[in-house]
Amino acid sequence: ELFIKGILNVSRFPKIIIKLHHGYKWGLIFSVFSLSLDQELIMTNNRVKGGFSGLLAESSGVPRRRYKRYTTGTYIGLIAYAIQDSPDKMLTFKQIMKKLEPFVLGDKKGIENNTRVCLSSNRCFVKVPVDPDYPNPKKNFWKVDENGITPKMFRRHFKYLINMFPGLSIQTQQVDECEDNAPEPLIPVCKVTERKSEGKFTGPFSIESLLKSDREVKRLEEHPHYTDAQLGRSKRKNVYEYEAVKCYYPVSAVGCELASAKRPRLSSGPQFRQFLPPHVTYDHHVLFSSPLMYDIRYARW
DNA sequence: GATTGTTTATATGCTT
DNA sequence: AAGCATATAAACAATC
Repeated sequence: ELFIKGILNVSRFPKIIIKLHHGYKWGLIFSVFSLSLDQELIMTNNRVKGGFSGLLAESSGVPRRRYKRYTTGTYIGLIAYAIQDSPDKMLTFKQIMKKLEPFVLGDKKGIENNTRVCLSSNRCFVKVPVDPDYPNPKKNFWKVDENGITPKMFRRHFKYLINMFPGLSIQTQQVDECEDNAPEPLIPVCKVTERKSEGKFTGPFSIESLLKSDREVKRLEEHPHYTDAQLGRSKRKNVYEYEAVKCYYPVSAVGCELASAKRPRLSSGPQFRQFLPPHVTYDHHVLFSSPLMYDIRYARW
């Protein structure tokens, strides 16, 4: 039995609220372009038979790429690893893509798109302006916010990254409890040939990293440039609950005494490159041994 | 025009 | 099976 309960007009396409009689469960929401009254919806395992594309008048007809075919881990896990394995635990989008090269295979545009979507839509990833003095919504580092990692996300994406996230130690117990359905460790799907001229090792074990002092980050009370840019940029409409993407600022951004810690511009030097030396290959040992941890303190605003 | 980031739509994988 | 989570495609905006 199926009843149309109502129609929601909250976005470009109307959503039909359909009540299904399962004895106890009512209220599934589907989105369709058009659905004539005599069309039949057949549902099995929470899916409409044939998919909604069969109901669309103008379906693209292009088969979608097979799900999870080109990566060795989940996007969340891979991105989190890439970021956390960097000296400052924050990378630009381009740096993330460079670092993920060995782990993803296939359509580059699609992978970039997926990575952007993942960064943008998951609370565990937050932005940090590259240049706090002149914030630009399109020039950010991405950072992992451990507060945005739910227990479920931890079990699914972060278990093998536990050494990279000391702040998640509370959840260590849960690691043991889910030993049986543990995800596979990250394994590179391809080898990336390194150019020797770019072979400077800037990973977590580099001399620079080992000698680097902690970089404190604290709450930014107010920064008109960036705040305005963020507000002005939002194009989301018809949204009832909107929580702005969290942003972080280093201490230097608010005129504290750590002026020397001011983050250099991206173009200023090679210190932000993420190339491994030719003799180092990605494997479990390299990926999941314990890197040097920074005690970066920060607050959201 | 290229890059970066946000959002929507929908297919599909995973957990319960 | 049901429900949630993730992957994929694409449109679009802002900025360089």
